[in-house]
Amino acid sequence: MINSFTINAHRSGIMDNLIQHLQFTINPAIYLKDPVSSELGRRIIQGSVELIDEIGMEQFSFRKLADHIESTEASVYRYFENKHQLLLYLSAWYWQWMKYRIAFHTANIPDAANRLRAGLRIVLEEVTEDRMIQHIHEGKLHRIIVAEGAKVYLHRSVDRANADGAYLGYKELVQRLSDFIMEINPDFEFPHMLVSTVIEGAHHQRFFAEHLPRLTDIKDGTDAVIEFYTNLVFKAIAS
Amino acid sequence: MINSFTINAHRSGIMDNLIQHLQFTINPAIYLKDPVSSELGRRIIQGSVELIDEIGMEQFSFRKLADHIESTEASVYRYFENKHQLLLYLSAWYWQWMKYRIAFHTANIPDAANRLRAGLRIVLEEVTEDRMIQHIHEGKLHRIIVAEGAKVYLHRSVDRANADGAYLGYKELVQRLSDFIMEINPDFEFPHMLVSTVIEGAHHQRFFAEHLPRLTDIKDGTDAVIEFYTNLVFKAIAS
Amino acid sequence: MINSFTINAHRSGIMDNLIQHLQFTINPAIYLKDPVSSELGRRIIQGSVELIDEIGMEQFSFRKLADHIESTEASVYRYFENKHQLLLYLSAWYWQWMKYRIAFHTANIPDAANRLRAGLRIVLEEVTEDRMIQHIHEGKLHRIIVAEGAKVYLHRSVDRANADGAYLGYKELVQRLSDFIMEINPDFEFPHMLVSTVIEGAHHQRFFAEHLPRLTDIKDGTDAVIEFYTNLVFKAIAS
Amino acid sequence: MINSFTINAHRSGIMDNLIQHLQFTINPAIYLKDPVSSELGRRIIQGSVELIDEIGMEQFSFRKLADHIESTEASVYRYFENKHQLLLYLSAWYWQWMKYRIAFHTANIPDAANRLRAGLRIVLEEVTEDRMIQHIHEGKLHRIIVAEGAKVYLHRSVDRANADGAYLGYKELVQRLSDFIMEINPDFEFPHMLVSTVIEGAHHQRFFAEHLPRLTDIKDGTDAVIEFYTNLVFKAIAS
DNA sequence: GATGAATGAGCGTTCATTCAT
DNA sequence: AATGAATGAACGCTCATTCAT
Repeated sequence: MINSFTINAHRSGIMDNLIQHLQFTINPAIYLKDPVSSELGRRIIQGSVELIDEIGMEQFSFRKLADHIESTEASVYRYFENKHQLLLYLSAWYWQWMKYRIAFHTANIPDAANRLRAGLRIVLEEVTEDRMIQHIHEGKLHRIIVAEGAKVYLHRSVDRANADGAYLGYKELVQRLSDFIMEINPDFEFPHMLVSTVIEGAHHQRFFAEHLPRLTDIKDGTDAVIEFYTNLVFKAIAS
Repeated sequence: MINSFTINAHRSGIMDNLIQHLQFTINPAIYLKDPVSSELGRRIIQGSVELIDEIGMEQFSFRKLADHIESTEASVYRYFENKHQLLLYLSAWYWQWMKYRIAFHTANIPDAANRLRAGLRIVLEEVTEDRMIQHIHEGKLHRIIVAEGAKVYLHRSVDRANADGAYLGYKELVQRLSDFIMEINPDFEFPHMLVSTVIEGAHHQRFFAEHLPRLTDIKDGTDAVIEFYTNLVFKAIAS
Repeated sequence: MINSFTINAHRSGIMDNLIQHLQFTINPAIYLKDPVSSELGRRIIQGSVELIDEIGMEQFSFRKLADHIESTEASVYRYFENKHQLLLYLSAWYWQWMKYRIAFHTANIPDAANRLRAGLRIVLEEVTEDRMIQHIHEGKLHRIIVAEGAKVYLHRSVDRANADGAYLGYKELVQRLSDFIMEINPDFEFPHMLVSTVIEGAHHQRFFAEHLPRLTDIKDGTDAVIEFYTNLVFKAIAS
Repeated sequence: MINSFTINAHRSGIMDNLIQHLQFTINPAIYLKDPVSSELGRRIIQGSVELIDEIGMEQFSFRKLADHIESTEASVYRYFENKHQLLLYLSAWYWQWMKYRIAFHTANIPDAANRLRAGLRIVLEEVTEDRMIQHIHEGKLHRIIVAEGAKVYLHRSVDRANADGAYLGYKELVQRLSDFIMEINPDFEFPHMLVSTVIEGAHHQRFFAEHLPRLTDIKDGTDAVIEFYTNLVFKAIAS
């Protein structure tokens, strides 16, 4: 079975038709039962995004989730093996969504540099839009990825999860941006390293700006982050 | 009482005399009882470095630590409030040690660029040396910082810990390297951002190289990481 | 769901039909899951009455209870938050049961003084009858109330418990006996004080008689207590 | 060694001379080392009165006491076997003090009824005076006896403690007031019962007035309690 | 005699998980 | 398919207590 996300119809313009019945494929290895396939599954996703954003992964548990969505632990266990697998799912969904957004927003940009610039903007900017896609609050999900994303791979199970394809979306997105770089400078040796550094860096800087300002130089949100990392990339790849 | 670390004597040269009775001051707010002040305290530090490196923070517990060092949970609780505070301590120790190493290895370098290069090398290179300082296995500690370091601040308690001065060592180290940068280019706007991006990036890349190679471009350890990030810094700050 | 207590059928006479399917309503605020609603819940109640009577509240713990009823701590925690809440429940049940007994034994007594006398006898006499109501050994419960009853309110949580209605049964019983008093002497100013003094006093005297005889004047059980306090009440309210 | 309490000298009048070097004898069986014999011992008494009044017996522990008085658990254990024995000591001290106060305030009252009235007033009134006797805050101690006094005997160890003479002071005080009663009515059968009922009752009523007003008829403190119980006693013993 | 250090034991709690319906 | 009930196992923590100095 394939994960299929429908997009709310209340957004206007050309985009609507395209994404109306958008489907993201999430690797079946990272769930037991497809959460998109049932009302309860969707409540699990929605509720976990809300709850993890609110209390953090450490405090999050299936018991609390079950209370939150007014279901039971046993039911949640039919969908995911454990809370880490659920986070894996949310992360995979996030990167699939990012890949889609890059594809959408870089389509028909003829200039390679502009295309890279547009692609970077997507992964660097803060997500604030609300409830675009049914049952996922993207703003909250973005905050989860910023605050907990590193834990998705900084975990004992990283090799097993990787073998299961849990990180495919992230890797493909890094590959996509690396490809953009290679179009500009085919001789650049470290495109993946540069891209992953920039993505993770942007997440950290957003967190530092809020909690540890002496580790960063920004105070007022998004623009400096995008500008800094975009410049960094272009300087790095200049031949 | 002051944390006092003596350095093993088997290293030769001028350094020995200097660091023989080296003392690091760790903020008392991040322990209940100074682990350096007793034999048991030192076993707690040593044992936790070994055990966290082996099983990771998620699986690590005071019960397992107590078994590992053949003591009791109650005894460990006299030193640290919980396992996260213990990780905080290890992290603070690590950055104090890094600060010391930078100070030592950049002393007497007249050229600003070379000084920055030397400082970056310290934070970017992999730590492999064994048992330099009593009861801390630096190689294992480095791996812990790489694998768990982000969790030190990606945690609900970040603001409290920050108020307690838990991250001072890290911040001072970032400040030190930022100062090196500013000596080269006083107009550069984002030195802290650049430095923290590079440090965290290097940690991630080492982890990716081992577990998620498609997110990086290195396979064979340290050199590429140092070279890549050093180049990145110098390109970024070139006026 | 309603707490429903059925009465054992081995007692003869007119009472049997009436109380066969007697139901006491215990305030849901003082349990997490209604112990009457399941076999395990009833074992928890039965076992805790046995065990508290045997070892006292100080020594009583959910662990020991779980062993006693051959279940687990985790299971007990699904019914009650902690051992004090469980005692609260037993106490509430006891007073509901007393209220019922007063209602039953004072029904159809036309004379006010005789009605008061009958009501007092209920709360003053020692309970010895065994296993009248399924899964509650009333004799043991009475001993628990005598020995531990004061701790139900002499506790940090008294105001919270009171807000939750934990003491409603006791208060209503005091009110009922106060009403009896007011029928005899409508001008008496302190009926509640008198009633609660007499009830608590009887409990203490029973305890003293067994353990601290120099604080009382009875040796041989029940009669003196009933006689003393009944006389006391009637003298106090005589106009 | 004898417990010796000196009285603060800042109170004026005839009483001062009498109680200046007042000595209460506390049964040595209820302590390991006489707390009056050392500065630390007095700090233990003073600190425990403050702390028990503040957090209650359930929450009170030797660890917290040691922190409070800036000493160590081990030191406290040289004076008392456990926290219950310490409460026993405080209780014994309280009743010795009450006995003394009765003796003092009933001396030279020729009329038996007035003598009883004066004696009852002592045990029924609320204690508010501050710091009369060195290192004991009597107001706080009174609140402890009201809130925790019943636990002194409602405890598994009651028979052992009784054999050790822990309750002698209380019993003697009850005996003293019983003697007063017998002077008025030598035929009264239940003086001890009446006195202990009245004393315990007054404690309960004070607690009810604050926390469970529906169990009492007073709102505004002391007078009603004294009046009610004094009347009760005189009506009970009227021949 | 008082303290500092350490510990054995147990409590209260939650988690992850299974089973029966 | 979803839920209600129950549980095994472990965690985090505190207590009472002992020992050495």
